[in-house]
Amino acid sequence: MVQKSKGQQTKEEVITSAVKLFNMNGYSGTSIRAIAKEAGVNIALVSYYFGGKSGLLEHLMSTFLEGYIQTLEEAFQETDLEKEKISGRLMKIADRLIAYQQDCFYLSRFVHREMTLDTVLVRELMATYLMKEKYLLEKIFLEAAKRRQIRKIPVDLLVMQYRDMIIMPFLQPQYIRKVFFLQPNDGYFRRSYLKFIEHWVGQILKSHDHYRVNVLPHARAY
Amino acid sequence: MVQKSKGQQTKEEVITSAVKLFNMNGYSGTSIRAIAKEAGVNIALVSYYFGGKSGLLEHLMSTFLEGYIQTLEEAFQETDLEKEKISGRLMKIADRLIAYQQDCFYLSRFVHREMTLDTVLVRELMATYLMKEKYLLEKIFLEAAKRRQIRKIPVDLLVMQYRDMIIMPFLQPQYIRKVFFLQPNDGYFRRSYLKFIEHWVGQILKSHDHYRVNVLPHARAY
DNA sequence: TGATTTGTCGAGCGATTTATAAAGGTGAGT
DNA sequence: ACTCACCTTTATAAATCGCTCGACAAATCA
Repeated sequence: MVQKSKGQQTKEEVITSAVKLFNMNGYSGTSIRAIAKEAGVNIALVSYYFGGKSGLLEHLMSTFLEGYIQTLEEAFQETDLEKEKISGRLMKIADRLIAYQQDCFYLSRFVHREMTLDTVLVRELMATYLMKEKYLLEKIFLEAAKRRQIRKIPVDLLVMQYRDMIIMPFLQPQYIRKVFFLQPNDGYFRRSYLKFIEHWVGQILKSHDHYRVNVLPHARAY
Repeated sequence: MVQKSKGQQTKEEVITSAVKLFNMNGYSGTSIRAIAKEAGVNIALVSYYFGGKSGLLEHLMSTFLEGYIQTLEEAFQETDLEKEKISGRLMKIADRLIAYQQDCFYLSRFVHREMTLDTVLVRELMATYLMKEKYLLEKIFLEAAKRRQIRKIPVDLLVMQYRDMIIMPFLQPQYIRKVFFLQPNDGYFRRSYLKFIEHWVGQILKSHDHYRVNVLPHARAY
């Protein structure tokens, strides 16, 4: 491995400090002065390397979502061959995505939070990444529906809840810590939580009850 | 009803504008100048009525959470007498809380988002309101566990997911709109979503499968 | 009507923000 | 030893931030 150049090194220090501060105080709530001070570098370097504060934001968010989608796609394609087990597919995806978010714990919360804002960047990122996420997840649940393993449950809502189960602990880690005394970023939580998801998946796939179907008539009207 | 004084009227206009802008750009991303301009009033009035920007924030968040907890408590106590139906209790609470959040749609997203930050105010509000929310919800699920209606599922995680189902559409309305083409703030969504929750509740309460129990050993250690 | 409280306004202060231009420094390759 | 590209700092521009002050208007009360 090639040794890191000096520039690359400070670049990463800026990123580390930025993630830390953005995670705590939000994007608008953090100044590049504070970032530079935290990283122990000069203020001007942020503009120099990332083209300003907004460039830094864009870089961080794209990086996270890029890795997120890549992780999802890998887990998706790995299980493509063994078509018999949908639950296994869902569990592998959940496992990988949770591990990924644990790896970049601070960045996760920050990006997820920032994605709830109404900005041009967010809309672009949604169109680029989250649409693909939805597409892949929907495919799995539609396959399950096709095999009659689930019945009469709006697939949209299932996808939404499945995704939310994966993301929520990393969007609200402080809530989970302070109110439930759980640590979303440790291995114990991951194992417990995965079992919980596994249970959920089991329930969903075996549900042959009388839940009234509606594929949400106008859901596709747009 | 007493006619509103002039001061009260502009006060509400400031609040309306503040909620709108906070919702879009976040707290730190919104200046009191922008709020005053949006409301068509002078900048000084924000400090005059709310004691500064932070006072406005505190007022908005407390107001929302106050109403949220009050709604929860009312729904909780209304169903206290008919002890036989836990599912009904859960559904009534979900119904009321979703309706409440739809009523103050913009404020909901803003408060939920702001609650993911690491500030003194957030910690205080968590201790004051969200602990009580957890306490009440936990009581219901523990009662269900006691009656053996649910078995071997960590109550903590159930409470978390139940709460999250209620809140998520209002924390991520834009995601739901842009990716799933659903409108979290209309009546149709509410009905569909409540049926979905009803199905979830049904699954939970009827689950007598082999999910391994663990009340999360260290979960209460703090 | 005169006095008092309440509401509103424009002006501006002091601090902080991002961004950039210019200059100094460093180090690997020739 | 020299160059040149990359890295870093200093200095500063220009805008915006939250907030306060005193003057003025309007409503309320005596």
